[in-house]
Order: sequence, then C-alpha cells, then structure tokens
Amino acid sequence: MAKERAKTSKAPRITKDRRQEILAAAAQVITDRGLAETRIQDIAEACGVSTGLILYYFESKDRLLVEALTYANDQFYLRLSRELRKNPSAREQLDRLIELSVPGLLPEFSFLDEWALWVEIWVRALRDPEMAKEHEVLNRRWRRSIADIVRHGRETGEFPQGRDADDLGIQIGAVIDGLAIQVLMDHGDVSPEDMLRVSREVSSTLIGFSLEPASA
Amino acid sequence: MAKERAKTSKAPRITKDRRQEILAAAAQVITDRGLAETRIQDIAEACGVSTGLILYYFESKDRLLVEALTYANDQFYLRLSRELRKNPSAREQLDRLIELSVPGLLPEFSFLDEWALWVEIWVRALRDPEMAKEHEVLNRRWRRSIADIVRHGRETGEFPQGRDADDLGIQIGAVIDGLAIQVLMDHGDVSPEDMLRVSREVSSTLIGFSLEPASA
DNA sequence: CCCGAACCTGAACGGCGAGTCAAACGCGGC
DNA sequence: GCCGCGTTTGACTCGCCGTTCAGGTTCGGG
Repeated sequence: MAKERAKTSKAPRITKDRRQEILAAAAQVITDRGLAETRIQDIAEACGVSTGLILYYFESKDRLLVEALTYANDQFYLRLSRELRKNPSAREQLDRLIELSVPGLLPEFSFLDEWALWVEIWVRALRDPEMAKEHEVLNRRWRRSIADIVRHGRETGEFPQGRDADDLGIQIGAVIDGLAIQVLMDHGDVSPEDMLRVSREVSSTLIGFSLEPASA
Repeated sequence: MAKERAKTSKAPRITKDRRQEILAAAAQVITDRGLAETRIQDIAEACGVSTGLILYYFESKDRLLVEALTYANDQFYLRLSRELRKNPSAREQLDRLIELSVPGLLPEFSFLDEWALWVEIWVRALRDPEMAKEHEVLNRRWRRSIADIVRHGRETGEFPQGRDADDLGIQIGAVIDGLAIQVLMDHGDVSPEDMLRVSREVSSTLIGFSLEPASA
C-alpha cells in the first residue's frame, strides 16, 4: 500500500528502491574493477544514471563503498541462511557452508568471487574505523554460522562433544579463509576441488567425526 | 671495486644503495598509511628527499609500490630463514615459524604488521598481473618453508609419515593466514596468544605428532 | 682547474575525479 | 491546466597528485 506498482510497469528503471539498485551496482563494479579503481562514474554507468544521482543518494563516495561492501556480504549471508535452513542435518549444513565458500565452485551463486570483496573489506577495515566496525559484525556473523552448526550437530548427536564451539568457529573459519585466498589467487596449486576436500577433511578432524569413505 | 667507499664516510645519507633506502621507506609508509593512501610525497618525506628523486630511481609509482611490497616480504623471508637455520629440530623450527607469523607477538621482528602488507599484496595481485606474478613466487616460497620443515622432521623421525608434505604446507599455511587476519583485525576475539596456541594445535594434529602437555 | 656524469631539487604541468549546483523533468494533487 | 516537490541531469569547479623538466650540486678523473 505504500506504493502502487500498477503504473510503474511503464517506468522500467524506477524500482522500489533506487538506493539498493546503486548498492548492487557498486558491489558489482568493485568486484570487477577493485575498490581502488572504482570511480563514481563507473557505478553510475552500471546503473544507467548520471554521476550526480549517486551523490544524491549517498553523502560521499566513501560511505557508499562501505555500504556496498556490507550490502554484498549481507546478500551472501542471506543465501547461506536460506540454504542452511533447508537442511536439518548438521553434517550436510557444514558441507553446504563449505561449498558456498569455495570460490567458483557453484556458478549459480556468488558471481565469481564473494571473496574478492572480503579482501577489500579487510584492507579497508585496517584503516577505516567505520569499516572496521562493520567488519566486526560481518566477521562474527560468519564465525557464528559455523559455531552454530557445530552446536546443532552436537544436539542431534551427529558430532561428538569436544573443543569449544566458538573456538571451532574461529578455527574452521580460518582454514576456509586461508584456503579461499589460495583458490582466489589461482596459481593452479589449489583448485576449488582441493579446497573442498581439504576443508572437509580439516573440519571433520577438528570437530572429531569421520567422513564416510565414499568421497570419490 | 665497482664503488669505493673510502670517501662516502663524509656523505651521511648516501648509502650504498639509495634504491633500497626508498624501498624500505615505501614499505614503511604503506604499512602506516595503506597502499591506497600512499603518495609519492609521503615516501619522499620518509626518506628526507624530494619527490623528483623517487621517480629518478623508479620509473613509476606503480612499479615502486610493487617492488616495495616484494622487498618487504623478502625481508621477512630472510629473517625467517635465518631463524630456522639456527635450529636443527623440526619441531622447534615449526614453532619458530609460527611465532614469527603471529602479528604483534615478537616486538623485535616485523614492525607492527608484516601481514598488513600481505593483505595489500592480495588485493593488488587480484588485478595487476605484475603483482600476481610476484605473489606467486612469494606464496610458493612461504608454503615451501612449511613443507620443508615437515620433510625435515620426517627425516629426523620427529614427525610421522602421513599426508603429502606440500599439501600440509598449503593447509598449515592456510590456517596461519586465516588466523593472522583475525588477529590483525583485532576485535579481541582472537589474541596473538590464541593464534599461537591454535596454530600449534592444528599443525600438530595435521602433521600427526602430539604436543607435550607442558603448554601452560 | 675544468669538465662531464651522476645525483638531486622543487616548481610547473596536466589530467583526473569527487563533489556542487542550477536547471530541467515528471508526476500527483488541487 | 497549473503548482510544487522529489528526482535527475550534466556541466562546472576545485584540489590533488603523478610525472616532467630545467636547472643546480657534488664529485671523481684528467
């Protein structure tokens, strides 16, 4: 009721929220060009609007960039949550989380590289307090996703009791982060399949369950 | 014989290699300000020279930055090699490598953050083929350091046979990378001591030896 | 003592890109 | 039909910074 959509069928580019459209475009441009090479004009072109409009919706380029990075990460998190909710088994949830984390494994998700944006977030968070604050939230959410799966698996009896679940979140998260970087950089030493296999191995070792032998 | 040093005692700031001086200064500035915020003038000031001189020794800012990043990493690698050579025991070598990798653990080494430069390298390597090439070298060298320790430990009988040593280099390297990022970002969730402990635990688990209980 | 080469300076140039602004647009209400 | 407001435009400003350059300094060798 807030806005009728009846007439907007004729106005193709005015969606409900122009802001969001800009954020999505910005995320895409950052992914393509890199944060440092991203100009306001690039984002404007990706939206099909003028440069002036970008700064009509965002008070400065810097703020827009920070918002775009967190926006993209939110999108990833939403996809992840949706996927996890589909699956009651903790082991399959863990598997799904790992699959979604491997750069370039599932073409339908995560354009090319969710991770390229993570690296940009890291760099920026090192100096920009604004971004550091955001990073803290995103980072905790990411590790908590893992820890929650561990806790859930222990409730269902799929996983044994063992180290602190939050610690496991940190450790498994670290392995995934580190491997993702290797895959991203892609010198052929670590393929997506390698990452998938190693992540499963290491996390099963750390959590303390055994992978079924049928991994061929 | 290429250059006499007899008279240079009176020329205080003309060391043997001005180029190297600039590289060191550049690395420091990048560490402080971040790659994106580093201006040629910052580097010149850090050296106490004019901006013109910087481009007298380096054909462009971009090339200088790439060289500075690899230079800094070389310095780290040299320190690491020196430390490892001191110690014949593979377990102690591994321990030392981990210690040197923890951001902020050993004040005497690695200014504040060797790792801040790594993150900059990653970002740049994602787009700049020049940097990607360099990164490949640095990255392989880093993982090989770990794999070599594993191999050495197996020769001396300290470590059991097990997974491929190069794979372990990748896996342990990934854990260290991932944890280092967490420590770097520093939200208090992962302290340097945490990283130290976890790195030891995980690598002993992966390699397959047991840490002595005296870890208090 | 002079010359040339290497080293160094800092002012000047030029382009680029963030942010501004006055004007236009279009749409819903009166 | 007209008004007014939210939206959009694109030309303009302005400061910044990489790079160039003409000249200065130092130093060693002849």
